[in-house]
Amino acid sequence: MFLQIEKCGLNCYRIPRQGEMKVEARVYLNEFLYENYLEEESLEQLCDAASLPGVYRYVIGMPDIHSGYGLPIGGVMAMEVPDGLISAGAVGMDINCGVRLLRTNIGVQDLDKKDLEKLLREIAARVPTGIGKTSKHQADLGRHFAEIVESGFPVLLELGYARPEDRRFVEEEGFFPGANLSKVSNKARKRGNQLSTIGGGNHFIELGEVAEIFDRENAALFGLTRGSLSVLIHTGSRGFGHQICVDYSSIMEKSAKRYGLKLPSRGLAAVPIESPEGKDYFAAMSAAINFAFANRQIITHDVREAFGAYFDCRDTELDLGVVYDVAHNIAKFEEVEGRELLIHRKGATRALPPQHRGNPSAYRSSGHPVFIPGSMGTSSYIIVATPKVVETFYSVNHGAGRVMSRREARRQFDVEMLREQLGPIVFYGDRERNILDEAPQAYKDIDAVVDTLAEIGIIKKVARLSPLAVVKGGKGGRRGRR
DNA sequence: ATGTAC
Repeated sequence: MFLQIEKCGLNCYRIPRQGEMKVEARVYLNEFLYENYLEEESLEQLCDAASLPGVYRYVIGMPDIHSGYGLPIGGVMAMEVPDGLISAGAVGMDINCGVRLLRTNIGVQDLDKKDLEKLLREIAARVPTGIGKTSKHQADLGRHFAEIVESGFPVLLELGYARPEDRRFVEEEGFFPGANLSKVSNKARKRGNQLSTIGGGNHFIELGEVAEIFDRENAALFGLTRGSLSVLIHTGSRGFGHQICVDYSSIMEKSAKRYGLKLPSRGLAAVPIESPEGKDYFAAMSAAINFAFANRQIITHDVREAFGAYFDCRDTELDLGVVYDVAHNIAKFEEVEGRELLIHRKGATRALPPQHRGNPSAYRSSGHPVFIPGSMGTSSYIIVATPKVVETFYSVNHGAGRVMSRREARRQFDVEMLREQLGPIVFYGDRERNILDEAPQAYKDIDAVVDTLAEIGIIKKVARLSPLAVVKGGKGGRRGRR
């Protein structure tokens, strides 16, 4: 396909309807990102999504866009309800992959490299990292698995994995009510033993410093003080959600034919929202969503215990409260300008503006915070959305975005380079050679990506986190440390 | 992203 692309405002481009497209596509990029990182393939994927029946207004590419399976990462596709489609591939493999931030009252000036190393070891001793790792709490969690994924928070509270106030600071209060484990394959259920693990790829637990405050009022509201230690947790639904995506992609591909749907690509296999297969996927996806919220919650508990052990005190004395928890691979029914839509976000984060009812009451005046992690070794940002965010259906980018495939990164980079890039940042996890695909050079410049939406007033920066120490797993192999 | 295979 030869694509026409035209500028439609500051940091915004549009691809007019052409071929099979039902609506146009638009992508948010500043000049730097447009010149350096724009790939034809990811634009074609936006256009493919724009050709699905029922798609609403336009399909959106975020500044961190890069090609994925079906919808690109950094893609937002809204479907009309009830006549639109639902697509497992447009949510992605890691259902409810997301980011949670914990604050502390610990000043980073009180911690030296040795402290950080020890703290990291306490965390790593409790939270497994790397592909295929299984839970350390399996005896406990296995018994309550159905309840955790179908009923969510109360059982976690009962089991001692949560503080009562935690759930108020999670998107959707950490719970999708329609979850139904009977719509989840046995194969996926077996992989449920990965609950309370980080996984591999871009997942991590990072200790950082609140290094810069841009918005004093909102930073104070979020309990963030300059110079304090923060904990960023990035993980999702592990093998459980992955298997659900694989299972339903295949179901959807077969069923689409029966519904007479012409699919633009296998990765965009989709069925009507109201069809039995569509409803079943939503119920199974909801289980994976609850799984991932529970995953980040139990890891929060493990991190609190690690801090308590290292500082030899009760974890509540160190604060370690949840600032917020956002999902970035998810499909949700949401209202935009009075219209109900099924919004698919794949590598895109929901971001509600100030005064929106979906905000937790504590954040009603500011809008909830959104966390945009950079790559390993670079800064992460805390932002809030402005009322203008309605034009992206309440969505912002989720990270820096890859500039090359994992395979290409492993080919191009070496361990020396990664060590140099990490500099003084303490690392614990797989050997460096197992995480070369996560080298910062494999990602876009986080500042350019965050600035793209900030420059046009869709988001407002609140604070910047600078990494100090990171726990991260890779493709396996022996433990190493640096 | 992911026990990189039925």
